[in-house]
Amino acid sequence: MLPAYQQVAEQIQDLIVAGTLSVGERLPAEGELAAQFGVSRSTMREALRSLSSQSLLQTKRGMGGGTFVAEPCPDHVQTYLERSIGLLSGAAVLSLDDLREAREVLEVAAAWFAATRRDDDELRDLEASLASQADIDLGGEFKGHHQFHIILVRAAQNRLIEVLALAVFMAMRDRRNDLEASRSFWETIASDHRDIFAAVVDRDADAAGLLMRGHIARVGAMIASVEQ
Amino acid sequence: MLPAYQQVAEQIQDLIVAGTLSVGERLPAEGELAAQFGVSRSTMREALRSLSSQSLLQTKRGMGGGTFVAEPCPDHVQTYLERSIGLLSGAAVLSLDDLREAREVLEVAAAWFAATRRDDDELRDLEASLASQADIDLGGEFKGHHQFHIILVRAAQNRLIEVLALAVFMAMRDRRNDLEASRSFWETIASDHRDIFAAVVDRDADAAGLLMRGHIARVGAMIASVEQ
DNA sequence: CGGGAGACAATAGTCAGACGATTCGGAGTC
DNA sequence: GACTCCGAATCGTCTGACTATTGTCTCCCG
Repeated sequence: MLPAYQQVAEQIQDLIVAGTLSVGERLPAEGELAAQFGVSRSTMREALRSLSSQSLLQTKRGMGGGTFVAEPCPDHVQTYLERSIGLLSGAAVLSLDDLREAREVLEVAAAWFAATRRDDDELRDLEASLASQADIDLGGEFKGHHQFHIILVRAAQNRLIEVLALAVFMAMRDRRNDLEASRSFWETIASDHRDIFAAVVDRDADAAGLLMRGHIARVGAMIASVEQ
Repeated sequence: MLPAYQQVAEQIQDLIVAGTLSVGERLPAEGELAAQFGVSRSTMREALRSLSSQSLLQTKRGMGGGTFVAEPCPDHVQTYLERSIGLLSGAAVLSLDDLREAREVLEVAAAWFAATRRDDDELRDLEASLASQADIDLGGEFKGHHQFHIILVRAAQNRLIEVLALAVFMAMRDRRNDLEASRSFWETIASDHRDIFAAVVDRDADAAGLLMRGHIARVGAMIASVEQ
């Protein structure tokens, strides 16, 4: 026998997924809902809490507040996915190779699409991140390198690929705690990025993809050698 | 001011993500936890409910029961991701093209890896799904086609790519409600699958990837024409 | 006439205490 | 040895009250 809060939560979740409850719609007040489902307010609240924490519902306090069907938001999915990948990787359910391969697949594709679809704003942002990589300050370089990947993935203009790629990318980034990188390491990366950028500028999708593949393989090998 | 249940939930979540609480570990009883965090048991329970619904915790009733740090599980992630993609797609945050491209990227890569890594068991399962596609019964064909993709993605031997690819695949499947397909449609699909299978048998990764790309493009075009 | 202060109402958030339901283990019995 | 019963620990549920938050309306003062 499943607990009541779980049964109630599943019923409401089904209503949301099926679209019976539409985005932004306001549910009755907690007391009323509890009466409708034949449970106490505490139980009802536990059910609502489950759904809120999965970003299916959203609550507002005060007058005019209440429980609302939340608008689906890619950022929440990305955050959840990033955390989940981190945990799976920490528990050795996913290996470093699993992550590296997934990252390669997604970012190579993103580079390919980005080369095809990028607009001038994105080129400017990419160039800015390249420039910041030239800073002497290592912290700044680090951030610039990340920015390059983030902007490039965004330039691919596919929100789903973006969410998946960034979740994998950031999970990997969080995994390596303190990468003691040499100066030549950063220079290799910066050089790779400049090559990829050039291909994107030229709208040469195949070159961008190939260069990204090489880049990720190189970085992956360096990381793996440090980890082991 | 964030609600107390949320603050407590975040604190515990941080402990889990940071690894301070290790997998399988048992937390104190609810009453005790409530005392430690300085909240009432109801509030504590709401916090725990949030985390359970995200598969971070797991509760067991009765003697020897309690609250435990859950083991990270790819299936939960896949389920959540599939549902989220469905909602995002339903809310038009993701277009059908976004889904199709992501599917292509992931499944082409999966086909490539599968051709490299498949073992004999997986070949046998793939062959079985091909055979079931020959059934006269349309429902059976439908299922056989899905099975082929599922087995192939699994044969790629990368749990992360598998989770992502299957989530996208199944979200797309759920989206098209009732595909009134002609006989020739299914025959085209079955023929594609046989070609991909042959490439996988030959361990010809590039061919498998290329064939999968063509296959998804074909199917995507057919679906798009029906949707519009 | 305008604007600020304060009361009001609706809602989620929190608390305290009690009791029920489930599960495990152990004692006792056949 | 197997079955039954009992008790303890724990989560699950309920009740009822109070608090905090927030939008709205009213009223008074300038």
